[in-house]
Amino acid sequence: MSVRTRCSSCSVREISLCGSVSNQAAKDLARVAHQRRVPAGQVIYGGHQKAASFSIIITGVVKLINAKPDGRHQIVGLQFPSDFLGRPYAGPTSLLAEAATDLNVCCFSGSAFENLMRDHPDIERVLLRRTLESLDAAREWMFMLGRKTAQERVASLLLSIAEHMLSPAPVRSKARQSFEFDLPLSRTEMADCLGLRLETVSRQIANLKQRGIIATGRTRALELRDIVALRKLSESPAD
Amino acid sequence: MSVRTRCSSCSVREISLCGSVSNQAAKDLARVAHQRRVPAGQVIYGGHQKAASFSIIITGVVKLINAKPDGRHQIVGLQFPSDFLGRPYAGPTSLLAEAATDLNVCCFSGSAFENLMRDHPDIERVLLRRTLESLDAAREWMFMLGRKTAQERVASLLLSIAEHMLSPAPVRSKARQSFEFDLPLSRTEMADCLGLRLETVSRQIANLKQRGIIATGRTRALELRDIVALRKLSESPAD
DNA sequence: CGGCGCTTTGATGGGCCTCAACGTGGGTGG
DNA sequence: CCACCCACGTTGAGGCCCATCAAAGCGCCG
Repeated sequence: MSVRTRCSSCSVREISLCGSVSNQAAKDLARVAHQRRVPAGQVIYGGHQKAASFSIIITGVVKLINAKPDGRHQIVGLQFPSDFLGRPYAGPTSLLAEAATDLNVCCFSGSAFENLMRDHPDIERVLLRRTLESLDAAREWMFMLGRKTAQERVASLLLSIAEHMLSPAPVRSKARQSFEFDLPLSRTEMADCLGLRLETVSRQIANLKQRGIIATGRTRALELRDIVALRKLSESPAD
Repeated sequence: MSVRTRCSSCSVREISLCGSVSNQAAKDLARVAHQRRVPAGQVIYGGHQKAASFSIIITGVVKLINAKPDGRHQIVGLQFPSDFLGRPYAGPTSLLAEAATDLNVCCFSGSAFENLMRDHPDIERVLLRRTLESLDAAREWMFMLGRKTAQERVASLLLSIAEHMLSPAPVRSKARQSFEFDLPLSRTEMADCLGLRLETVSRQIANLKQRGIIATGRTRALELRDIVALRKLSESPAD
C-alpha cells in the first residue's frame, strides 16, 4: 500500500510544499514520506479522528465537506494536485476530507510532520502562505454563495475547476480557444459546492450547452468552447 | 495621532498575538507599535494600496468586505478585539477592511512587521494558527451562506456577534440567562454578512422579537432573552 | 433483459427579492 | 424651540428564482 517516495520523479514536486522549502527541510520530508493510492469516496480525515495525517495530492481531487448532524452539508473547498492536505493544530471540527476521484497522495504521518514543522520554520512559512491563499479563495467562494445567481455559480465553478485541472497550462492562453477535461464531480457534488440543488445545476449546464458555450461528452467529459463568454457569465448577474 | 504603546496596560494583550509569542518577540513588537484611533467607516486597508500595515484590534469591530466592480458586495469576515488585522504576503485582492465602529488599534508598519516575522518564527507560527482558525470560521460561514434559511442566518449572526462582544465571558454560562450588548452593524451590514436583503433581516429580527427570544432597545441595543431557543433556531431549518 | 445510479426534464410552489411607502430618531439651523 | 431633513429601520404587496416533487432517459453491469 505504501511505497518509498522517489521525489526526483514526482510530478508536483516543483509547485508543491516540498519544492518551496529549504533543501534540508525537503530531505527531511522525503525521509518520512510514503506514496499512497486512495479510492474515490474514501474519507481521508474527519472531525473525530484524532491521529491526523498530512499529505500532498499528486493526482486527483479532494472535497472538503462541512456536514451537519441534520444531514445538510456544503462542500467548502476543493483540493487539487500539489495542494497540501491536513489541518495542523486541529481542534474539534465538523470538517471532512473525502476523495472525489481516485488519488495518488504523498503521505506524512501526523507526529513526524509536526516534529518537522517545529524544526523547520520555513515549512511553517510555506504553510502560512498557502493557508492565507486558501483563506482568500474561501472568501471569494463566500461571495459566490452569498451574492451570485445560479448561472454565475455554475459558470464560476466550471472555470475554477478548469483552471486547476489544466494547470500549469494557463487557461487564458491564446494558443487554444477550447479546453477539454473530465469533471471530477457529480452533479450532486457540484450542487453541494454551489449551494444549489442538483436539478438547478443540471438546468444551468443544459443552458450553457444550448448556447454553445460548453459541450458535454457522454459521462463527465466537458469541453469549454467559449471561455470568454463563460467568464463573462461568471461575473454578471444576467445574460 | 499615534502614541507610544504601553503594553502593560493593554486590555487585549493576554489573548492577542503579542501574548502568544516569546518575550523577545513581544519586546521587538512593542518597539514598533503605536496606538491609533480609527473612526467608523474608515478603510483600513484595501486591495489597491501597496503599503499594507498590520494591527491588532484593541476595541471595536472591523468588516472584511469582498466588493466587485458591479456594486455587489459581501462581508466575508468580522474582526473583534484581540484579532490580528492585515494580510502578509498580500497579492492583488478585492478585499477591503473597513471599521464598522470606532476603533482603537495597535498598529505596526508593514515593513517593520515583515522584518520581525522573518526574525521570529514564533510570530509566524502564531499567525499560522490564527489563519487556520480564520479558515475554519470562513468554512462555517460558507455553510451558512450555502445552506441555511434566513431565520437560521440571522440567529447565527446574533449568536456569533454576542459570543465575540461578550468574551471572554462565556455566553453559555449558566450564571445569566440573558445578555445585552450593542450591535456593531446596521441592518444593511448584517444583510451583507448573511447574503440577504436588509428587509429580510429586519423581518427576521421582528419575528424573533415577537417570540420573546430577543428584545431591542431604541437603536442598536440588543438583548438576548432566550439563548437556548436562539441557538436552536440557528441550527434547524424550521421552527 | 432488468435493475441500479446518475442525469435530465417537467410542473408547481414557496422563500426571499424587489419596489414602495411610512415611521423614527438625531442633528441642524432658522 | 421646533420645523426640517436625512439616514436608518419597519412594514406591505407582488413577482421571480430556485427548491421541491415527480417521472422518464441514459449508461453500465450482471
